[in-house]
Amino acid sequence: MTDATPRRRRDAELLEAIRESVRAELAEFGFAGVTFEGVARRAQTSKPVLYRRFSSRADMVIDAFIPHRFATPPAAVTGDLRTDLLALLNGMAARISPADVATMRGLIGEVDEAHIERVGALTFTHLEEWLRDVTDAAAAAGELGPTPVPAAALRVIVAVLRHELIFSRTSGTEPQFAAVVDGALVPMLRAVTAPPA
Amino acid sequence: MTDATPRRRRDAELLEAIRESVRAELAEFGFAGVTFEGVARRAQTSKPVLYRRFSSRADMVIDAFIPHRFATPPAAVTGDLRTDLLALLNGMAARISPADVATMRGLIGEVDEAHIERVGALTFTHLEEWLRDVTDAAAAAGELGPTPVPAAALRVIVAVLRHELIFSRTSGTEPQFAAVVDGALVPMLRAVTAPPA
DNA sequence: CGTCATAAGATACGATACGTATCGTATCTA
DNA sequence: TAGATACGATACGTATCGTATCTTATGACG
Repeated sequence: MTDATPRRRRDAELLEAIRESVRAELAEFGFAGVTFEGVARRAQTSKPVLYRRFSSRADMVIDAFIPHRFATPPAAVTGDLRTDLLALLNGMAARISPADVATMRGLIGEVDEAHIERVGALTFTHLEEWLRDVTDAAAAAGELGPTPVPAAALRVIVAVLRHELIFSRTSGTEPQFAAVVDGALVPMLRAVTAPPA
Repeated sequence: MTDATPRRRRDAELLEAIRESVRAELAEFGFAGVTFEGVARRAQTSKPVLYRRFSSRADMVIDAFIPHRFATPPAAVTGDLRTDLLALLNGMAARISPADVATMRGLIGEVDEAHIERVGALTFTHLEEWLRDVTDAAAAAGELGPTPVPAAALRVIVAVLRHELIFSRTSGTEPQFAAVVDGALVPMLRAVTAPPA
């Protein structure tokens, strides 16, 4: 008798063990390599335990990603619009690893339509607020006009970043945000904040 | 002897039969339901025949989508920027079916990194040109300034549309482009075409 | 402290699809 | 008409799915 204690985890403890296993499988095999059987094996539990909690692989992965979100912006706000915008976009692109991008893509492909929005939010939860901080600071510095930036304009920037991450190769060249910042985003922000004629 | 002639298709004829079967399976079962076995069955051929041509399901589906691209813009250009932009975005959103969106999402999740850009191009091949036509017409009508619209600005618009299709529920409410057109895109285009100070 | 509902964990199941190997032969080319 | 090609059929072992069944550790409650 080598092992005497057949410990049995429950609830929160078990759930956390499952999440860690999901992340480990994700790191080792990528999204496509995550399976109920593999996760159960690694977490030293069984498939029914997983199926009681998650209805699909996508469900499981989304859940495991929750503690993986970013709580703080990747760069400090200086008040210089172009600098701050570039730092924010480049910083986000830098802190999201190729593996994370692959996971996002996998989730887009597999999650049920009803939860697609949650996928978008995964690592972008606070981006719109951080953009708001940037534009507020630029306005305070006199770089932008007095009109508040419409939410639609901020969402355009979020879309640009997310789109770039999804549709660009992660290996090879880094994303180049300079062109879009100079050629589109900064002019857009100036235009929408210009005082009414 | 019921059937006397065991006809055997080859090359182009066979390929076209395969493509049609892929589209049929796609329509019937959705992207997730497309399998090598199912396609082979429907096309009355065999798996090895498919594997000789395609290395993955994503490969197969991308190939089958080729003749499915759109060659003409969904609306005529009037010269009124806001109207044309809205018509183009809404028109694209309308002609891309929920099933097509599901296929796009599936492809994003499964295609190998090296071909991710092809996925983006699938139904958006000419969108950037059509946008250029719209801005050219607006410039000709005096609605935009003399500076040519930078490609980066047009790509922002493409990103907005693609992003909206991917991350919004297809069922339920139609995408609302009015807010983004008025609150971001039109001001952006005016700003980038303004004559240099 | 004993009872009991709960759920963990193990196992097994049929079904499905994977990707590959093998083989006979229809079809095209020269 | 000979030879190369590759279609079409079949079968294989493996992997994973999602579910059913059963035992038993665990914690709540009396």
